[in-house]
Amino acid sequence: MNPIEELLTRGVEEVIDKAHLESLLKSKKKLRIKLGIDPTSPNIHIGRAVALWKLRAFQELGHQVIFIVGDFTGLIGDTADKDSERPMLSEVEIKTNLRTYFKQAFKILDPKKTETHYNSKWLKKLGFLEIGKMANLFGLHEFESRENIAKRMKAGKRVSLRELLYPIMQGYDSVAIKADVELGGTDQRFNFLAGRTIQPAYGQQGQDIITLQLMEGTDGRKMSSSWGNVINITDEPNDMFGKVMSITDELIKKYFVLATRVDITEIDEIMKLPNPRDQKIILAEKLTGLYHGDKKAAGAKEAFISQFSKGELPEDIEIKFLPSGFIPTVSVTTSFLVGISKSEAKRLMDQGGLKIDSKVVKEDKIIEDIEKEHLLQAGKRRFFKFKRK
RNA sequence: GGGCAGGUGGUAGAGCGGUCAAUUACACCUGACUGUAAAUCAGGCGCCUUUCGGCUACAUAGGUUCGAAUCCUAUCCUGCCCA
Repeated sequence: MNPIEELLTRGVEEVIDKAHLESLLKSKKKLRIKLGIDPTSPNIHIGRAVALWKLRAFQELGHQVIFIVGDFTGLIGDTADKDSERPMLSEVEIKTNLRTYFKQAFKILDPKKTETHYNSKWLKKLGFLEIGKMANLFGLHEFESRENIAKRMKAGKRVSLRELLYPIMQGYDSVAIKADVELGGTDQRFNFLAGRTIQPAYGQQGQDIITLQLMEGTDGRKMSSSWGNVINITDEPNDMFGKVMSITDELIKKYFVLATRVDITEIDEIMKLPNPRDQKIILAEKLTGLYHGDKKAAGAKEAFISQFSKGELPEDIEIKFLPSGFIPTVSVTTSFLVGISKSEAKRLMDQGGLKIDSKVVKEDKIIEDIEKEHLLQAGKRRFFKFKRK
Protein backbone atom coordinates (compact mmCIF):
# COMPACT_ATOMS: atom_id res chain seq x y z
CA MET A 1 0.00 0.00 0.00
CA ASN A 2 1.45 3.39 -0.85
CA PRO A 3 1.92 5.90 1.95
CA ILE A 4 -0.79 8.27 0.83
CA GLU A 5 -3.34 5.53 0.50
CA GLU A 6 -2.44 4.16 3.91
CA LEU A 7 -2.59 7.64 5.37
CA LEU A 8 -6.13 8.07 4.16
CA THR A 9 -7.47 4.66 5.07
CA ARG A 10 -5.72 3.07 8.02
CA GLY A 11 -7.82 3.52 11.12
CA VAL A 12 -9.75 6.17 9.27
CA GLU A 13 -13.47 6.51 9.67
CA GLU A 14 -14.11 9.26 7.18
CA VAL A 15 -12.26 11.76 4.99
CA ILE A 16 -13.87 15.02 3.96
CA ASP A 17 -13.20 15.89 1.16
CA LYS A 18 -11.25 12.85 0.10
CA ALA A 19 -10.66 13.69 -3.54
CA HIS A 20 -9.53 17.18 -2.64
CA LEU A 21 -7.17 16.02 0.07
CA GLU A 22 -5.73 13.35 -2.16
CA SER A 23 -4.81 15.85 -4.81
CA LEU A 24 -3.35 18.16 -2.20
CA LEU A 25 -1.16 15.37 -0.92
CA LYS A 26 0.03 14.58 -4.40
CA SER A 27 0.75 18.22 -5.16
CA LYS A 28 3.88 18.24 -2.99
CA LYS A 29 2.61 21.27 -1.17
CA LYS A 30 3.64 21.33 2.47
CA LEU A 31 0.39 21.01 4.36
CA ARG A 32 -0.50 22.35 7.75
CA ILE A 33 -2.07 19.62 9.84
CA LYS A 34 -3.92 20.69 12.93
CA LEU A 35 -4.47 18.78 16.11
CA GLY A 36 -6.25 20.27 19.06
CA ILE A 37 -4.97 19.25 22.44
CA ASP A 38 -7.31 19.24 25.31
CA PRO A 39 -5.33 19.97 28.42
CA THR A 40 -7.82 18.39 30.79
CA SER A 41 -6.09 15.04 31.02
CA PRO A 42 -2.36 14.95 30.50
CA ASN A 43 -1.89 11.22 30.18
CA ILE A 44 -1.84 9.90 26.67
CA HIS A 45 -3.37 6.50 26.29
CA ILE A 46 -3.03 4.40 23.19
CA GLY A 47 -6.44 5.53 22.04
CA ARG A 48 -5.44 9.14 22.00
CA ALA A 49 -2.13 8.15 20.49
CA VAL A 50 -3.92 7.03 17.35
CA ALA A 51 -4.17 10.63 16.19
CA LEU A 52 -0.55 11.26 17.06
CA TRP A 53 0.61 8.33 14.97
CA LYS A 54 -1.46 9.62 12.12
CA LEU A 55 0.25 12.98 12.48
CA ARG A 56 3.58 11.25 12.49
CA ALA A 57 2.68 9.68 9.18
CA PHE A 58 2.01 13.17 7.84
CA GLN A 59 5.35 14.33 9.16
CA GLU A 60 7.07 11.47 7.43
CA LEU A 61 5.61 12.77 4.20
CA GLY A 62 7.10 16.17 4.94
CA HIS A 63 4.11 18.01 6.30
CA GLN A 64 3.89 20.40 9.21
CA VAL A 65 2.03 19.49 12.36
CA ILE A 66 0.37 22.22 14.36
CA PHE A 67 -0.59 21.61 17.94
CA ILE A 68 -3.27 23.85 19.24
CA VAL A 69 -3.24 23.88 22.96
CA GLY A 70 -6.76 24.55 24.05
CA ASP A 71 -5.76 26.63 27.01
CA PHE A 72 -8.65 28.93 26.30
CA THR A 73 -11.14 26.36 25.14
CA GLY A 74 -10.05 24.22 28.04
CA LEU A 75 -11.24 26.96 30.31
CA ILE A 76 -14.60 26.75 28.66
CA GLY A 77 -14.87 22.98 28.41
CA ASP A 78 -15.82 20.79 25.49
CA THR A 79 -18.59 18.28 25.37
CA ALA A 80 -17.71 16.29 22.32
CA ASP A 81 -16.80 13.07 24.02
CA LYS A 82 -18.45 13.42 27.35
CA ASP A 83 -21.91 12.60 28.47
CA SER A 84 -21.85 15.37 30.96
CA GLU A 85 -20.40 18.80 31.24
CA ARG A 86 -16.71 19.15 31.73
CA PRO A 87 -15.42 21.07 34.65
CA MET A 88 -13.65 24.34 34.10
CA LEU A 89 -9.92 24.17 34.55
CA SER A 90 -7.66 26.60 36.29
CA GLU A 91 -4.71 28.02 34.40
CA VAL A 92 -2.26 26.39 36.74
CA GLU A 93 -3.77 22.98 36.16
CA ILE A 94 -3.55 23.48 32.44
CA LYS A 95 0.12 24.31 32.58
CA THR A 96 1.10 21.28 34.63
CA ASN A 97 -0.97 19.05 32.43
CA LEU A 98 0.68 20.33 29.31
CA ARG A 99 4.18 19.72 30.47
CA THR A 100 3.31 16.09 30.99
CA TYR A 101 1.49 15.92 27.71
CA PHE A 102 4.34 17.18 25.57
CA LYS A 103 6.82 14.90 27.20
CA GLN A 104 4.70 11.98 26.11
CA ALA A 105 3.63 13.29 22.72
CA PHE A 106 7.18 13.78 21.53
CA LYS A 107 7.85 10.12 22.01
CA ILE A 108 5.74 9.79 18.92
CA LEU A 109 6.16 13.03 17.03
CA ASP A 110 9.15 14.81 15.66
CA PRO A 111 9.40 18.09 17.60
CA LYS A 112 11.21 19.75 14.71
CA LYS A 113 8.24 19.32 12.45
CA THR A 114 5.77 20.40 15.06
CA GLU A 115 4.72 23.87 16.00
CA THR A 116 2.67 24.71 19.01
CA HIS A 117 0.19 27.47 19.59
CA TYR A 118 -1.96 28.44 22.51
CA ASN A 119 -5.40 29.38 21.35
CA SER A 120 -5.88 31.93 24.10
CA LYS A 121 -3.56 34.11 22.02
CA TRP A 122 -6.22 34.85 19.45
CA LEU A 123 -9.41 33.81 21.16
CA LYS A 124 -8.89 36.29 23.97
CA LYS A 125 -8.96 39.13 21.49
CA LEU A 126 -12.21 38.26 19.83
CA GLY A 127 -15.05 40.61 20.58
CA PHE A 128 -18.75 40.09 20.39
CA LEU A 129 -18.89 41.48 16.89
CA GLU A 130 -16.58 38.79 15.61
CA ILE A 131 -18.18 36.04 17.63
CA GLY A 132 -21.58 37.12 16.43
CA LYS A 133 -20.44 37.00 12.86
CA MET A 134 -19.26 33.44 13.25
CA ALA A 135 -22.23 32.39 15.31
CA ASN A 136 -24.43 33.53 12.49
CA LEU A 137 -22.99 30.79 10.30
CA PHE A 138 -24.66 28.14 12.42
CA GLY A 139 -28.22 27.33 13.28
CA LEU A 140 -29.36 26.10 16.62
CA HIS A 141 -30.81 22.98 15.08
CA GLU A 142 -27.33 21.92 13.99
CA PHE A 143 -26.23 21.79 17.58
CA GLU A 144 -29.42 20.20 18.65
CA SER A 145 -29.05 17.33 16.28
CA ARG A 146 -25.51 16.59 17.35
CA GLU A 147 -25.72 13.12 18.74
CA ASN A 148 -24.27 13.66 22.18
CA ILE A 149 -26.14 16.89 22.70
CA ALA A 150 -29.37 15.34 21.54
CA LYS A 151 -28.83 12.40 23.82
CA ARG A 152 -28.31 14.59 26.82
CA MET A 153 -31.27 16.77 26.07
CA LYS A 154 -33.43 13.74 25.64
CA ALA A 155 -32.21 12.36 28.94
CA GLY A 156 -33.18 15.60 30.60
CA LYS A 157 -29.60 16.62 31.26
CA ARG A 158 -28.34 20.13 31.12
CA VAL A 159 -26.66 21.63 28.10
CA SER A 160 -25.17 25.00 28.76
CA LEU A 161 -24.92 27.83 26.28
CA ARG A 162 -21.24 27.99 26.85
CA GLU A 163 -20.95 24.62 25.21
CA LEU A 164 -22.40 25.93 21.98
CA LEU A 165 -19.50 28.31 21.73
CA TYR A 166 -16.95 25.58 21.72
CA PRO A 167 -17.14 24.51 18.06
CA ILE A 168 -16.96 28.14 17.03
CA MET A 169 -13.79 28.64 18.96
CA GLN A 170 -12.26 25.50 17.61
CA GLY A 171 -13.28 26.54 14.14
CA TYR A 172 -11.64 29.89 14.58
CA ASP A 173 -8.44 28.14 15.60
CA SER A 174 -8.31 26.72 12.11
CA VAL A 175 -8.57 30.22 10.72
CA ALA A 176 -5.83 31.51 12.99
CA ILE A 177 -3.32 28.91 11.96
CA LYS A 178 -4.52 28.47 8.38
CA ALA A 179 -5.09 24.77 8.73
CA ASP A 180 -5.22 22.60 5.62
CA VAL A 181 -6.21 19.48 7.44
CA GLU A 182 -7.61 18.72 10.85
CA LEU A 183 -7.80 15.28 12.33
CA GLY A 184 -8.98 13.51 15.42
CA GLY A 185 -11.56 11.05 16.68
CA THR A 186 -14.97 10.76 15.10
CA ASP A 187 -16.38 12.37 18.20
CA GLN A 188 -14.77 15.59 17.01
CA ARG A 189 -16.43 15.59 13.62
CA PHE A 190 -18.79 18.41 14.35
CA ASN A 191 -16.05 20.68 15.63
CA PHE A 192 -13.92 19.97 12.59
CA LEU A 193 -16.77 20.83 10.30
CA ALA A 194 -17.15 24.12 12.12
CA GLY A 195 -13.65 25.02 10.99
CA ARG A 196 -14.57 24.10 7.46
CA THR A 197 -17.54 26.41 7.67
CA ILE A 198 -15.80 29.34 9.31
CA GLN A 199 -12.60 29.43 7.28
CA PRO A 200 -14.24 30.55 4.02
CA ALA A 201 -15.75 33.51 5.87
CA TYR A 202 -12.16 34.64 6.37
CA GLY A 203 -11.15 34.10 2.78
CA GLN A 204 -9.51 30.75 3.39
CA GLN A 205 -10.11 27.41 1.80
CA GLY A 206 -12.06 25.20 4.19
CA GLN A 207 -9.88 22.56 5.78
CA ASP A 208 -10.07 18.91 4.91
CA ILE A 209 -10.98 16.54 7.66
CA ILE A 210 -9.86 13.10 8.72
CA THR A 211 -11.82 11.41 11.43
CA LEU A 212 -10.29 8.39 13.08
CA GLN A 213 -11.95 5.32 14.51
CA LEU A 214 -12.35 5.29 18.23
CA MET A 215 -10.59 2.60 20.14
CA GLU A 216 -12.27 0.49 22.76
CA GLY A 217 -10.64 0.00 26.14
CA THR A 218 -9.42 -3.28 27.55
CA ASP A 219 -12.91 -4.18 28.70
CA GLY A 220 -14.52 -3.45 25.36
CA ARG A 221 -16.16 -0.24 26.43
CA LYS A 222 -15.02 3.15 25.27
CA MET A 223 -11.49 3.86 26.37
CA SER A 224 -11.65 6.44 29.05
CA SER A 225 -9.48 7.29 32.00
CA SER A 226 -12.45 7.40 34.30
CA TRP A 227 -13.32 3.80 33.47
CA GLY A 228 -9.85 2.57 34.30
CA ASN A 229 -9.70 0.57 31.08
CA VAL A 230 -6.92 2.49 29.42
CA ILE A 231 -3.44 1.56 28.37
CA ASN A 232 -1.24 4.57 28.87
CA ILE A 233 1.80 4.99 26.72
CA THR A 234 3.83 5.49 29.87
CA ASP A 235 2.70 2.21 31.40
CA GLU A 236 5.51 -0.10 32.44
CA PRO A 237 6.38 -2.80 29.88
CA ASN A 238 5.04 -5.71 31.90
CA ASP A 239 1.92 -3.83 32.70
CA MET A 240 1.36 -2.77 29.14
CA PHE A 241 1.90 -6.27 27.88
CA GLY A 242 -0.52 -7.70 30.40
CA LYS A 243 -3.18 -5.16 29.65
CA VAL A 244 -3.04 -5.99 25.98
CA MET A 245 -3.35 -9.68 26.79
CA SER A 246 -6.51 -8.95 28.70
CA ILE A 247 -8.38 -7.41 25.82
CA THR A 248 -11.23 -9.38 24.45
CA ASP A 249 -10.38 -11.39 21.35
CA GLU A 250 -12.65 -9.46 19.02
CA LEU A 251 -10.55 -6.36 19.53
CA ILE A 252 -7.24 -7.81 18.37
CA LYS A 253 -7.36 -6.65 14.79
CA LYS A 254 -8.55 -3.19 15.66
CA TYR A 255 -5.72 -2.79 18.13
CA PHE A 256 -3.25 -3.89 15.48
CA VAL A 257 -4.53 -1.41 12.95
CA LEU A 258 -5.01 1.54 15.24
CA ALA A 259 -2.36 1.20 17.89
CA THR A 260 0.61 -0.36 16.13
CA ARG A 261 2.53 0.43 13.01
CA VAL A 262 2.60 -3.11 11.80
CA ASP A 263 2.10 -3.28 8.07
CA ILE A 264 -1.47 -4.00 7.00
CA THR A 265 -0.52 -7.03 4.94
CA GLU A 266 1.46 -8.38 7.87
CA ILE A 267 -1.52 -7.87 10.14
CA ASP A 268 -3.61 -9.96 7.79
CA GLU A 269 -1.03 -12.71 8.02
CA ILE A 270 -1.01 -12.57 11.81
CA MET A 271 -4.77 -12.72 11.93
CA LYS A 272 -4.58 -16.06 10.15
CA LEU A 273 -2.96 -17.67 13.17
CA PRO A 274 -5.45 -20.18 14.52
CA ASN A 275 -4.99 -19.37 18.18
CA PRO A 276 -6.08 -15.91 19.24
CA ARG A 277 -3.64 -16.13 22.11
CA ASP A 278 -0.77 -16.14 19.65
CA GLN A 279 -2.19 -13.18 17.78
CA LYS A 280 -2.51 -11.35 21.01
CA ILE A 281 1.01 -12.11 22.13
CA ILE A 282 2.38 -10.63 18.93
CA LEU A 283 0.14 -7.63 19.39
CA ALA A 284 1.28 -7.13 22.95
CA GLU A 285 4.90 -7.41 21.97
CA LYS A 286 4.61 -5.00 19.06
CA LEU A 287 2.69 -2.48 21.07
CA THR A 288 5.03 -2.65 24.03
CA GLY A 289 7.99 -2.41 21.68
CA LEU A 290 6.58 0.73 20.16
CA TYR A 291 6.95 2.59 23.42
CA HIS A 292 9.65 0.72 25.27
CA GLY A 293 11.82 -0.79 22.56
CA ASP A 294 12.00 -4.36 21.35
CA LYS A 295 14.25 -5.56 24.09
CA LYS A 296 11.99 -4.61 26.95
CA ALA A 297 9.02 -5.89 25.00
CA ALA A 298 10.67 -9.27 24.68
CA GLY A 299 11.35 -9.24 28.39
CA ALA A 300 7.73 -8.45 29.14
CA LYS A 301 6.66 -11.29 26.92
CA GLU A 302 8.90 -13.73 28.73
CA ALA A 303 7.71 -12.54 32.10
CA PHE A 304 4.12 -12.94 31.00
CA ILE A 305 4.56 -16.43 29.70
CA SER A 306 6.39 -17.67 32.74
CA GLN A 307 3.98 -16.04 35.13
CA PHE A 308 0.67 -16.74 33.53
CA SER A 309 1.13 -19.58 31.12
CA LYS A 310 3.44 -21.57 33.35
CA GLY A 311 2.25 -20.22 36.65
CA GLU A 312 5.71 -19.29 37.81
CA LEU A 313 6.40 -16.46 40.16
CA PRO A 314 7.32 -13.09 38.77
CA GLU A 315 10.94 -12.07 39.13
CA ASP A 316 10.79 -8.89 41.09
CA ILE A 317 8.47 -9.14 44.00
CA GLU A 318 8.22 -6.16 46.23
CA ILE A 319 9.36 -6.73 49.78
CA LYS A 320 7.44 -4.97 52.49
CA PHE A 321 8.41 -4.78 56.11
CA LEU A 322 5.94 -5.21 58.86
CA PRO A 323 6.34 -2.63 61.58
CA SER A 324 7.31 -3.92 64.99
CA GLY A 325 4.38 -4.51 67.24
CA PHE A 326 2.38 -5.63 64.26
CA ILE A 327 0.14 -8.59 64.97
CA PRO A 328 0.61 -10.78 61.94
CA THR A 329 -2.72 -12.46 61.48
CA VAL A 330 -3.39 -13.48 57.93
CA SER A 331 -6.17 -10.99 57.38
CA VAL A 332 -4.40 -8.02 58.88
CA THR A 333 -1.20 -8.77 57.05
CA THR A 334 -2.99 -9.16 53.75
CA SER A 335 -4.89 -5.98 54.18
CA PHE A 336 -1.65 -4.19 55.06
CA LEU A 337 0.32 -5.56 52.13
CA VAL A 338 -2.27 -5.40 49.39
CA GLY A 339 -3.89 -2.21 50.55
CA ILE A 340 -7.40 -3.55 50.89
CA SER A 341 -9.81 -3.59 53.79
CA LYS A 342 -9.78 -6.41 56.27
CA SER A 343 -13.21 -7.53 55.14
CA GLU A 344 -11.92 -7.79 51.63
CA ALA A 345 -8.88 -9.75 52.76
CA LYS A 346 -11.16 -12.21 54.48
CA ARG A 347 -13.29 -12.60 51.44
CA LEU A 348 -10.17 -13.38 49.47
CA MET A 349 -9.35 -16.08 51.97
CA ASP A 350 -12.82 -17.56 51.84
CA GLN A 351 -12.63 -17.71 48.09
CA GLY A 352 -9.38 -19.57 48.15
CA GLY A 353 -7.54 -16.75 46.46
CA LEU A 354 -4.94 -16.25 49.11
CA LYS A 355 -1.66 -18.10 49.35
CA ILE A 356 1.14 -17.77 51.81
CA ASP A 357 4.38 -19.46 50.85
CA SER A 358 2.48 -21.03 47.96
CA LYS A 359 -0.05 -22.71 50.19
CA VAL A 360 -3.71 -21.77 50.14
CA VAL A 361 -4.74 -20.25 53.42
CA LYS A 362 -8.39 -20.42 54.29
CA GLU A 363 -8.50 -19.52 57.92
CA ASP A 364 -7.37 -16.50 59.78
CA LYS A 365 -4.49 -17.21 62.12
CA ILE A 366 -1.23 -15.78 63.24
CA ILE A 367 1.58 -16.16 60.75
CA GLU A 368 4.50 -17.87 62.45
CA ASP A 369 8.08 -16.90 62.16
CA ILE A 370 7.83 -13.52 60.54
CA GLU A 371 11.46 -12.82 61.23
CA LYS A 372 11.93 -14.82 58.06
CA GLU A 373 10.73 -13.76 54.64
CA HIS A 374 7.36 -15.03 53.50
CA LEU A 375 5.59 -14.83 50.21
CA LEU A 376 2.00 -13.73 49.93
CA GLN A 377 -0.12 -14.13 46.81
CA ALA A 378 -3.46 -12.45 46.51
CA GLY A 379 -5.16 -13.86 43.47
CA LYS A 380 -3.11 -14.34 40.36
CA ARG A 381 -1.64 -10.96 39.96
CA ARG A 382 -0.68 -9.57 43.33
CA PHE A 383 2.52 -10.75 44.91
CA PHE A 384 4.32 -9.51 47.98
CA LYS A 385 7.18 -10.64 50.13
CA PHE A 386 7.19 -9.63 53.73
CA LYS A 387 9.07 -10.02 56.99
CA ARG A 388 9.35 -8.23 60.25
CA LYS A 389 11.52 -5.19 60.10
C1' G B 1 -40.68 35.32 38.32
C1' G B 2 -44.52 31.06 38.42
C1' G B 3 -45.79 25.70 37.98
C1' C B 4 -44.03 20.68 37.91
C1' A B 5 -40.45 16.61 38.32
C1' G B 6 -36.07 14.86 40.34
C1' G B 7 -31.11 14.21 43.30
C1' U B 8 -29.69 6.34 45.53
C1' G B 9 -23.50 2.44 45.95
C1' G B 10 -17.48 2.87 40.56
C1' U B 11 -21.39 3.71 36.42
C1' A B 12 -26.45 3.15 34.65
C1' G B 13 -30.79 2.53 37.16
C1' A B 14 -34.81 -0.08 40.70
C1' G B 15 -36.88 0.66 45.46
C1' C B 16 -41.19 5.00 47.68
C1' G B 17 -42.70 3.61 55.95
C1' G B 18 -40.51 -2.09 58.62
C1' U B 19 -38.53 -8.35 55.51
C1' C B 20 -33.02 -2.43 52.66
C1' A B 21 -26.24 -2.54 53.24
C1' A B 22 -30.57 -1.59 49.34
C1' U B 23 -33.38 -5.66 42.91
C1' U B 24 -30.84 -5.68 38.28
C1' A B 25 -27.09 -4.67 34.49
C1' C B 26 -22.11 -3.14 33.41
C1' A B 27 -17.32 -2.59 35.59
C1' C B 28 -14.33 -4.89 39.33
C1' C B 29 -12.43 -9.22 42.55
C1' U B 30 -11.92 -14.70 43.39
C1' G B 31 -12.38 -19.73 41.81
C1' A B 32 -13.21 -23.55 37.96
C1' C B 33 -12.27 -24.61 33.13
C1' U B 34 -9.40 -23.29 28.83
C1' G B 35 -5.17 -22.66 23.63
C1' U B 36 -5.35 -16.70 26.44
C1' A B 37 -5.15 -12.04 32.31
C1' A B 38 -10.23 -13.98 25.96
C1' A B 39 -14.94 -16.62 26.04
C1' U B 40 -17.96 -19.58 29.36
C1' C B 41 -19.60 -21.14 34.26
C1' A B 42 -19.81 -20.39 39.71
C1' G B 43 -19.19 -17.24 43.86
C1' G B 44 -18.12 -12.39 45.79
C1' C B 45 -18.47 -7.07 45.68
C1' G B 46 -19.56 -0.62 52.49
C1' C B 47 -16.55 -0.88 57.20
C1' C B 48 -15.64 -3.55 61.82
C1' U B 49 -16.50 -8.32 64.26
C1' U B 50 -14.51 -15.77 65.07
C1' U B 51 -20.24 -15.99 65.51
C1' C B 52 -24.20 -13.09 67.36
C1' G B 53 -24.05 -8.50 65.95
C1' G B 54 -22.41 -3.35 65.60
C1' C B 55 -21.36 1.07 62.80
C1' U B 56 -21.63 4.33 58.63
C1' A B 57 -24.38 5.16 53.97
C1' C B 58 -29.56 6.56 49.55
C1' A B 59 -27.84 15.62 48.02
C1' U B 60 -27.47 18.71 53.02
C1' A B 61 -29.81 20.14 57.78
C1' G B 62 -33.75 19.46 60.83
C1' G B 63 -38.58 17.01 61.99
C1' U B 64 -42.77 13.17 62.24
C1' U B 65 -42.77 7.89 63.72
C1' C B 66 -41.74 2.32 67.97
C1' G B 67 -39.23 2.37 63.00
C1' A B 68 -37.41 6.57 57.15
C1' A B 69 -33.62 5.78 51.13
C1' U B 70 -38.97 5.89 51.49
C1' C B 71 -43.46 10.92 54.88
C1' C B 72 -42.92 16.51 56.32
C1' U B 73 -40.05 21.31 56.39
C1' A B 74 -35.93 24.22 54.97
C1' U B 75 -31.49 24.62 52.06
C1' C B 76 -28.40 23.49 47.88
C1' C B 77 -28.22 21.38 42.99
C1' U B 78 -30.53 19.63 38.18
C1' G B 79 -34.25 19.14 34.46
C1' C B 80 -38.99 20.28 32.03
C1' C B 81 -43.04 23.68 31.08
C1' C B 82 -45.05 28.73 31.30
C1' A B 83 -43.66 34.01 31.56
